[in-house]
Amino acid sequence: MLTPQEIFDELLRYYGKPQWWSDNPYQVMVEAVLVQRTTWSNVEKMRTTFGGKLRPAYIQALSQKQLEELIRPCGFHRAKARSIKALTEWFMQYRGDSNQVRHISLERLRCELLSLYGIGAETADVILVYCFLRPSFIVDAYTRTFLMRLGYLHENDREIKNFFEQGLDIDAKLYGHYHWLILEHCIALCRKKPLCKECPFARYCETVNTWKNDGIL
DNA sequence: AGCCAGGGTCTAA
DNA sequence: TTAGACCATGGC
Repeated sequence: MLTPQEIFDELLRYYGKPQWWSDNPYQVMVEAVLVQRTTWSNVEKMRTTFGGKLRPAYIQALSQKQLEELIRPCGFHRAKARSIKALTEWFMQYRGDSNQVRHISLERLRCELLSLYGIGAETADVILVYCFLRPSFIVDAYTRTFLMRLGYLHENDREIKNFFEQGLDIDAKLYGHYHWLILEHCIALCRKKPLCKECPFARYCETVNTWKNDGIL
């Protein structure tokens, strides 16, 4: 079995330097909500919808209904509008200044995010990593699929999170890049052609193939 | 046509 | 505490 660091090195060797979500923390916060259970292409439409206006003050000036209509193409618009509103109010407690937020401890920051409507573990970790450079490994559907294909068995997301955090340097940049590489890999190969010969993990998928034939997956 | 997409909340047992 | 219904829209 490969260690988390070895897996990362393979991904990095194969895909090259990963992208970063965005350097605009508030944009990441909003997009992290919009992308919930939705395709990225729907979220991208919002970049033209909002243009360069996506700032806390602009969102605060919109009514809930107005915001709902703007984000409708992303689905679950009522819940997401409420969530974006809550997130914006929270961020403005720190004057919309990510430098102020960085003074809060990781544990407390994560709790504050989780207390907001519509912010669960994954979205909280995305915000921690990409907005505030805090090392909290992101576990999403791709991460679960990816590990399963490699033959790792975990009971729940907490175990997966521990698996990565205990096998890597405590480094938010690393976590963010890792998450992005898994995403890139799953979109390119992991879901469609897990056993294709170019896949850097092809030989580790043989076990999974057996399970598939046995109807376990 | 019908299924799925990078989740989260609420409720019932 | 956990499983399952529910939330909404777009793309294939």
